[in-house]
Amino acid sequence: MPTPPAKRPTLADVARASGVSVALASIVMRGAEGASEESRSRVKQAAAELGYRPDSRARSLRSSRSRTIGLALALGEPLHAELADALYEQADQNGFEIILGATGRHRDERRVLNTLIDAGVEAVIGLFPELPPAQLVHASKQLPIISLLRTIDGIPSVITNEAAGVEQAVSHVAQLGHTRLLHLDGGSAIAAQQRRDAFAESAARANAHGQVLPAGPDDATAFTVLREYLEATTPAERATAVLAFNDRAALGARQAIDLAGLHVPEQICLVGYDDSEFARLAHADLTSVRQDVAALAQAAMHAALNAPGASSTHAPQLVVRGSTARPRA
Amino acid sequence: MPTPPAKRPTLADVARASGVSVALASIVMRGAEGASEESRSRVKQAAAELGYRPDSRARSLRSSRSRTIGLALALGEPLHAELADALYEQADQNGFEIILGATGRHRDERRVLNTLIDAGVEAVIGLFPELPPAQLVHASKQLPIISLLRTIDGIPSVITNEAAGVEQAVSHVAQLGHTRLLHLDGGSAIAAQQRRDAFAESAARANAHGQVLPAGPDDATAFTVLREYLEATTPAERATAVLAFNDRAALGARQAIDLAGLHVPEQICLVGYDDSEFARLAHADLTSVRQDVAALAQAAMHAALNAPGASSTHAPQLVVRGSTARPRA
DNA sequence: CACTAAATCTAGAACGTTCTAGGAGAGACT
DNA sequence: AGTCTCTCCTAGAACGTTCTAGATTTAGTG
Repeated sequence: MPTPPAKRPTLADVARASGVSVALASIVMRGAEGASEESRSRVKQAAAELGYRPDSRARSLRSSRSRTIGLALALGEPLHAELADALYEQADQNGFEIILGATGRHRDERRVLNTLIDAGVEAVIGLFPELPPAQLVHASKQLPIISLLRTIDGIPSVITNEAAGVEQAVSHVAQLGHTRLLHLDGGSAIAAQQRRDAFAESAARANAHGQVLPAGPDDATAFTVLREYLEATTPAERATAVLAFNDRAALGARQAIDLAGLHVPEQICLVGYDDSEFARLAHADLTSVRQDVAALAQAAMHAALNAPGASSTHAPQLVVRGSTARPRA
Repeated sequence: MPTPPAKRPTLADVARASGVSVALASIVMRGAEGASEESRSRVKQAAAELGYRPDSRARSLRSSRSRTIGLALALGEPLHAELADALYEQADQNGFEIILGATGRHRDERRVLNTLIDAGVEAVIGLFPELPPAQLVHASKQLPIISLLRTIDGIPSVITNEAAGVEQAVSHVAQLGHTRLLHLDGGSAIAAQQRRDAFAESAARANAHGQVLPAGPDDATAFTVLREYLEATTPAERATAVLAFNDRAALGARQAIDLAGLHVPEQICLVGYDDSEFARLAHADLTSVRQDVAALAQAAMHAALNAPGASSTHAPQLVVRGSTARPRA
């Protein structure tokens, strides 16, 4: 069966059916003041009967109030999914809709940003790992743009206090008695630089020896890098605690550790980052740094809707699980 | 700094700057015929200088050709992410944009569908696990709706041949010599019913004993259910091959197997479904049934754009990895 | 009852595009 | 010259809303 496109009812249809003007029907539909109770109920009933739903294109074209905000994220990132879920909840409370754009292999970030803007959103909340800041600053002259998880000069940014997160992780393992620490970094990923710097500082502060191994945000790179490290070092010189850039990388690291015949956490312990589903998953039971998703979402939505220009930083919280313990005597 | 919204350039601005009418500028911008080469380049240059981008709301309002299609999916599902990526590629080739709507804890599927429709998409491709068919059928009177991975009467559906996938998995382990098979099913998840039925048939056909254990599409349920099974059975009566509903569930199953002190694949072997990133992840090395993402995406896009009403079924492919082997003698 | 204030309603322009219908010029052919 | 057929261009309506400004009704007051 070919699809015969049935025309959807318009505001004019509703007005005609309820015997009022289009303007009044509009007033009723958007809940503005200036209509009597009687016409209100008449119009609403007609709308319900016809199955009328306002056309958000026309609405936003005319009023520049689409009550829609755009969210750019990477699919397949558990943390992004969590944030999106929390943002949906926030949007609900404010009577807003959310439209998503996915960055990924086949869609560069600028394009995603433009698609969202062209679709008529009132603001964009973006998880843009790589988009040049200049582009965001430029776009922010047209509408509010909030950068989530990444600090961008000139753009309100809602981020986690990376230094605090790394510090919690480092001091946790240091207090357990570990003195040789390894950080598998995130390469050029978002926040990788801050975590790298924070790691060096925190290790020094804890009187531990901290080494950074260049890696990346994925499990494959972490696996390869750590395997080489384990092959190239003797047990005596080896680090006894590994801080991965994120949970995914931690799983890759875990694979390398298992392959080398070492036991977690007795011989080497492992800390992830993000406390995503990976951390709780099979085998892993990862100690991980949890970002405050709810607070991040709330702050981002608030910045997008009410307080343009309000950056904020949110404290993470270390979640201790089974992948960290005292070093074996 | 509050954000001073700078007005974005309109087609009228472009027309004025290049000394032609709005209508002609429109012709040039959308690449229609009826403009001389000279004015074409003049308009294009003016547009570039002003940084003009067409307003897709106005465009789609007027022409009902927004060149945008809506995609509804669940965030955090690796398979959905893969499909989205492939669909983006398809959309690119057809000069279409994609906007996403996420179903999830805080956003029911009907709402997502409506948001996409109201945003003016020309068609919707939907991964709707639970939406009542009637709603989709109703919406499909307004615009083409394609159901992906789920058969829905009255709606063109692009799906995987579940029976074939399960058959490949079952006959693989049967040929390895396993005769007691267990299926951790997907509960009420999409395609769960088909896989359940196919499992029973395939097991019978292979002269194997097939038992179905009610579970769900997540790793936690699979873990719990399998742990109880392993505790309640003796090694002699136990199944030696487990087919999980998907890779995520397989990881949960894996956790239960490890906890019971059993070895994969020597003592018990494990097959996943979807061949998602989970299957390749740390520890897992899962044999899994790969859905043909590229073909599914292409068929869905084709159905959405060109051939309303064209359902299709696509063959999956078993990917053999390290989690399956001959039973120990 | 006249006059004003408030409440309720409506006509019509506007948002930024596309599309229809037609006009102006330039050759080409009787 | 006239007529035809092209190609190139443009005016203005239309899409479905919101919004401004004013019209009409109702209620309130002396």
